[in-house]
Amino acid sequence: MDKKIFEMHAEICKVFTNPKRLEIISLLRDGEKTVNELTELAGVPQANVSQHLTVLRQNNVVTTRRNGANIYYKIANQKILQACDLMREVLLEKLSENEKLARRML
Amino acid sequence: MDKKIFEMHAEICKVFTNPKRLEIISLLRDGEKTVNELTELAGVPQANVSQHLTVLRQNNVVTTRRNGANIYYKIANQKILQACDLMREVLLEKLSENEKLARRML
DNA sequence: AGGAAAGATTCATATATACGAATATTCATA
DNA sequence: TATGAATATTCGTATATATGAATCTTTCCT
Repeated sequence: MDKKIFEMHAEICKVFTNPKRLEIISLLRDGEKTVNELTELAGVPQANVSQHLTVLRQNNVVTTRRNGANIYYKIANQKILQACDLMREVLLEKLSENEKLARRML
Repeated sequence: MDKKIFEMHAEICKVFTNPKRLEIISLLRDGEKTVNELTELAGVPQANVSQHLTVLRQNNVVTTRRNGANIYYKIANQKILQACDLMREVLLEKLSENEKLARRML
């Protein structure tokens, strides 16, 4: 049955339900970064960044490469970025509709 | 800050983290359907379908139209389907990779 | 070998989500 | 207006998730 596919699909989508993970994904958009860089850019405790990276890694959203003491993370598949972009477009469209609506209320 | 956008984005993505909701979305792919039709097609209790439809409605993923005692639901924005499709492609690619990997193990 | 930097893991707790069961609302029709 | 069909809501509970704090592992450098 398709049921199994829907379950897996839902599972993957859980990766994108955390604002910090989305920010990390966004930070990786133009290329790989170390955990440290991500930690500083996101302004989030290192352990927490690492926790989120673990989720991203386990779900094949990112891949890693070690260089000495550093570990570089990068987006595994460009389609993931495309999907994120589409969602964001939907979001922004909705926001601008709400804005119009609000303006009409005045 | 972008932080607010990431939060809203994460919020919207929560809609897609439930297999039954994904199935409902899939059932609405080729046009509007009543709650009853969705209930039968998905093989899920009516109240539960209704709960999921509420989530979809509140997040502007679907819109409704009343016709007598029936309420027709449909997808609000085609981009949502596109995003779902992209995610599913990513998923299927991953599956076929895992399959290859498994075959190599023999 | 020892220490420091980079990153990961574990655990406890607070919060969110899903679902069944029961109940309520809305509309059509007799 | 009473009844039934279609749909929605509420509530309790079980399960999942996020995060801080503490701890561990790996690697580099001297």
